[in-house]
Amino acid sequence: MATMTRAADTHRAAGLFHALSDETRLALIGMLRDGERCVCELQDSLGAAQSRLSFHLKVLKDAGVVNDRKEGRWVYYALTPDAFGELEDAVAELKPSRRALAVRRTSGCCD
Amino acid sequence: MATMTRAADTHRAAGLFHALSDETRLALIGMLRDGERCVCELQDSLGAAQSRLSFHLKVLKDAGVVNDRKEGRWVYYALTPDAFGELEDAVAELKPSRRALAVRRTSGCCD
DNA sequence: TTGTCATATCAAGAACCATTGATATATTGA
DNA sequence: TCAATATATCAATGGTTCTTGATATGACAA
Repeated sequence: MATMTRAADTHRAAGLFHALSDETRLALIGMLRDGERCVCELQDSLGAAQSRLSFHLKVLKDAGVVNDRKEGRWVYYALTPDAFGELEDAVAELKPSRRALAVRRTSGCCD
Repeated sequence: MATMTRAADTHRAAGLFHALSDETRLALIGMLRDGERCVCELQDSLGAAQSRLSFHLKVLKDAGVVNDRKEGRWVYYALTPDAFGELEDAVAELKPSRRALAVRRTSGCCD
């Protein structure tokens, strides 16, 4: 949806940033950069308890950052490309404006 | 510093994302996009308790996202442009690789 | 069918984070 | 000086998040 209230945008952005605010989750994303991996592979690479891995994958999935696919006994996780577009948009929305970079305010406030 | 271990990078990225993972802080950044503002202005715009505002400004400052400048009775906060460059880099490092976007793995794992 | 493996979920506790109200500090104007 | 204003910090509390170990579920192989 291309139209969203500012509040909804902010809410979504905070959710995305929260999903990325943990080192374990960033490590997982790194492992998925080149393509999908099954949980067992991630577990080997990460060396973390299974339930812990499962917890973080769920956080990423709930935030829409990854998606999963079941195949027989295994579940494969992959990055969801759209989320990264959203993320780039969110960052772009936060960046100082050209004006802010140029101007150095000198007038006082509150008077 | 241009050279950093992956772990340090990840740590820094998680810190930046954490600073941005709260709606109040995102709102503050929005208020600073066009240039610096004194705390009193931010307080009016935000309508939040003073200590709460101060708390969030500190989180942003500790993460390097904003900087402050004292002038007489007032303190002015502004976005720190460098942080947004770092943020863009961090996001770029997370994005699915070209390979990931092209390839659809079909082989199984763990066998 | 039974056992085993891959994964998810749950419950309890620890660690962390945000909010509030109270107090401290610094600056200025009277 | 004194009082008022702007801001920061602190302590207490409640809420959320993370970790761990235990248990559940579902798929497959023997």
